[in-house]
Amino acid sequence: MRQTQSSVQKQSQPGNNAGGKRLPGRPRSEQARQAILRSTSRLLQRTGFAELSIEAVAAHAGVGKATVYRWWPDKGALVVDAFASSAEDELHFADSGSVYKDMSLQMNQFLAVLRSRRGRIVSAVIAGGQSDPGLIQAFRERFLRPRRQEAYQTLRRGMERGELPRNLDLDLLLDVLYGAIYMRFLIRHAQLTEDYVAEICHLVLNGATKNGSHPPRSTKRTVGGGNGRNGKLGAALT
Amino acid sequence: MRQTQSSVQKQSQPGNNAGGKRLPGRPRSEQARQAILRSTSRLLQRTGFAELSIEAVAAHAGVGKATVYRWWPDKGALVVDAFASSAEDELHFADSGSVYKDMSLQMNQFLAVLRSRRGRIVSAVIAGGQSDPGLIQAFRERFLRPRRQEAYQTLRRGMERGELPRNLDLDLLLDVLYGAIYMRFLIRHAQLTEDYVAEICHLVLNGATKNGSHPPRSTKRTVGGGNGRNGKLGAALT
Amino acid sequence: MRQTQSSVQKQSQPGNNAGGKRLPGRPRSEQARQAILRSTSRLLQRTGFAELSIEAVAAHAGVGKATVYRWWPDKGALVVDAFASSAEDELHFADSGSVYKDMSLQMNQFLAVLRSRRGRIVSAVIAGGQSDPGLIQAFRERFLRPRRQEAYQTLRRGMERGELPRNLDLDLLLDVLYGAIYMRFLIRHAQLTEDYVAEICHLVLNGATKNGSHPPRSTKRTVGGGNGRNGKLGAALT
Amino acid sequence: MRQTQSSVQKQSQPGNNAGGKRLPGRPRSEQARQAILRSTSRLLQRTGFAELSIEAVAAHAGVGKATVYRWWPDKGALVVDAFASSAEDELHFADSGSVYKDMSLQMNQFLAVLRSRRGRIVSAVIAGGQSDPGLIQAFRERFLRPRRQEAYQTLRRGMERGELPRNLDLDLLLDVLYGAIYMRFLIRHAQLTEDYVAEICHLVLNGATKNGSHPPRSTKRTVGGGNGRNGKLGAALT
DNA sequence: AGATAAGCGAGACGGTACGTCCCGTCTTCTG
DNA sequence: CAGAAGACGGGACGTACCGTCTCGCTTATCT
Repeated sequence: MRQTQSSVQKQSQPGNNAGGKRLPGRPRSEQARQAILRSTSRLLQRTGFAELSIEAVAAHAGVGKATVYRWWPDKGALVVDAFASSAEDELHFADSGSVYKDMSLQMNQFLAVLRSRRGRIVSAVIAGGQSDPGLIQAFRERFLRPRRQEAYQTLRRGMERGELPRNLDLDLLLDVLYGAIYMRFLIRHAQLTEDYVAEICHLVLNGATKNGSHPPRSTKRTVGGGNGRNGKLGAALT
Repeated sequence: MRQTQSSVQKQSQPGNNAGGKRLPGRPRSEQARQAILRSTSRLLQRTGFAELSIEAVAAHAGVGKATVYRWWPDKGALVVDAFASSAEDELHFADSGSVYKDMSLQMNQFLAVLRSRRGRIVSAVIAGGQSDPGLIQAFRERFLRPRRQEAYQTLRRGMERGELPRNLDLDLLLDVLYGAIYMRFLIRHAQLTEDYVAEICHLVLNGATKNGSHPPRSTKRTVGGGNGRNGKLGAALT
Repeated sequence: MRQTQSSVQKQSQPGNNAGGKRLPGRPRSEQARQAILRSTSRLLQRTGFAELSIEAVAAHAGVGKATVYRWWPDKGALVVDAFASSAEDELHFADSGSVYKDMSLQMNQFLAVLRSRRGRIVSAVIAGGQSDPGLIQAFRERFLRPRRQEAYQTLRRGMERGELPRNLDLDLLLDVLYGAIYMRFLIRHAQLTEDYVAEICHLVLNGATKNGSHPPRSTKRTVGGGNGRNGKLGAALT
Repeated sequence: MRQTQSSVQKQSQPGNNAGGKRLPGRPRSEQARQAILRSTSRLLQRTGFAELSIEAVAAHAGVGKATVYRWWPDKGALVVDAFASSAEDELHFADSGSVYKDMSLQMNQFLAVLRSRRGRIVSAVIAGGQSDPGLIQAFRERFLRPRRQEAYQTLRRGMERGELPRNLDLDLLLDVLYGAIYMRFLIRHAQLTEDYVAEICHLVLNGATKNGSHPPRSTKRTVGGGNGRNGKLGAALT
């Protein structure tokens, strides 16, 4: 199988090797590993996936090319690790008691990532993933899935509170919400702003919520009150 | 500026040269041009954008490398041309009198393209476009925009018929509808089926429509009647 | 078979291609070829065969590595060509009417080559040839054999003049004469001087000549008269 | 200075350490040392000097690379040691009362070594020595010199017996005799047989002997009688 | 008809990066 | 402390393509 997990598992740092004994030989240089990942991130903020060369990463990190290849089988795996290690503990969901609030908050955080220099890495991973199945798989497993897991809980809480219909296909809803963001991010046919995110939520969640009460944040349009009892869903979802 | 228009403009086929006279010298070989585009498409169905080499295109087309470079400045322009010339007259919108029907029909056609061998070219263009601004621009201008223009008309007809609120942001709606497709197409975290398309339409359009009467096609879920009185939109859109 | 002939044969300069037509494609750059050979020679005078890198040759010649590999299959073939092209028209035999004089003259010329900067190339070829059969074969065919052919004639003239016995094994004689030079050149256990050459000739040829009259040149040792009547060969050779 | 002596001197085996005390720490593993030398010999019989890698030696010997480097400074020193340890007690000279017999016997033994699998090591050492001065020096000091010392005695006995002229340059004579062998061994332009050795001796020693009476062994050529009165040496040597 | 001009296939050119091998050094644990 | 193991920074390997160029040849228009 492809090396999509962090390389940490092949040879561990002391103590990181759960039950077993240390592998023989000189242990990997955590310093080198981090320098490589840091350089990869840095370089990816300047160029795209295709333009990134292992040669340049190694040189920038002050490391031999072989050291890179020892731990990552190819550019894709390296880029995924670089991405994952720079986005690990972000983009969590809050629990405000409102699906609308929780979702739009997280979507705005995601937006901020995409618009930051790290957004280049996301587009690099998706781009690279179009010809490297392992790369897009890693993106799914290491980035998308953990966030979806959290999102499911957020949405289920909404269901339990009656904000969402119980038979709603959660992945469908998430695809609709985030797909709009990904599309604009990748195709760049229009601005990717907080208003845009707000409007997505408004369109989708007010349509999908029993009472479409949550106005898009920071829109100038009159908001008309966040009343709990109105705003019915289309028949199919109720 | 970048060569995103077809190379036809540098030296035209006989008769294509509006007012002027024929340029001196041997005219370009239309045969070569088509062989190159055909080979590009063919090879892109086997590999991704990054893996496609001009060298291989030329060899496969039985053409000198210089002939490729004479007419296309780089791989991106070539790929866009190959894509455009293979998708020119497709994906039009019908006018059935129902936004729901028109949209879901076209989305299903689009889906069919993505799932066909030509879908590889779409993903190649989007992937390549992440590091080549001209490439994604060409995708927008030569593929996305024409389709959006048609979509606007379809949606405006819907507005006129009262199926859609008049202040609806059309690009937002289209991003939500198509973004979900693009996302699943690019990230491949779930199946890209006709049911999926139907459910997108149902969720978004029934939510976004004043009376969400159109059930998703061929879904097993009990649809519960397209009752006209419920399915309100959020205040912002009504 | 191995590429030991000059690369000239794969694609010829215009006119060099006896009967046939020109090969298609851009013709080889004679300039590049010579730059490469020149750089090879130059670098070999600074280092040995093992230390010579194609990388360095290409860099020094201002040429791409691939250009080197296009015309020479490996370092050995390149070094042989460099050696041959720098030693082509040298080391001929005179015809003075005396085997002794002709041989010792040529041997001294050879000595001069070995002691010059080009001697490094000879030792490089022999060294490299110990693990590359094609390399030592090329040395034999392109350097040793032509000289031996000339030497045979010189020795046969000596036979006809009665200076040498008619049943003498010419290769044996040449191995004995030159072997002593090669040995001292390669093992470096003693000085390789003109006196040494003179003494070899004196020992071998005066022993092998019917009348060993030629004294070693410039030796301090009392020579005791080059009397024509003594110095007979052993019975086997007379 | 270069490590050309056996590594034994750095840290001795127990008991080998003349007056002093045992060095502290774990003593070197004689087993490892021998495994390394054995592997070196074995691998050198398959490839040449340039192709031999310390990496491969260590792996083949089941030894860490560092252990090799601890005891030998470089490949040359290792190869010399491997060669010396596999040829230590061979190639001695007999004392038959005849220079001709003693020399040709030893030369044939030498020939046998060259033609055996160990001959590869000799050529490797000479080849390597062309770019590593220490290597060829070690070859001289540890292989050539001891044999020459013995050869001097053999030849001096011949002088005392009157078989050789007293003013003969011994190194010159040995170079002529052995040079012919080395040359054919290294350049491989002709077979290296016992007949060849016999003919060298016949040509050189019968020429260099006062009466060239010893016919080459097993030669087909009619020898025409070892007549005692002719076969004089050139004046310089008599 | 001949001159001029550009496109054609082929493939060599100077380069860059690839992924691998080995260098000689180092850092760990075990004996 | 030596030893096996094997990672480290580094350098060269031989290959694949890059985009440009130089060939001989072909196909056109312009004298």
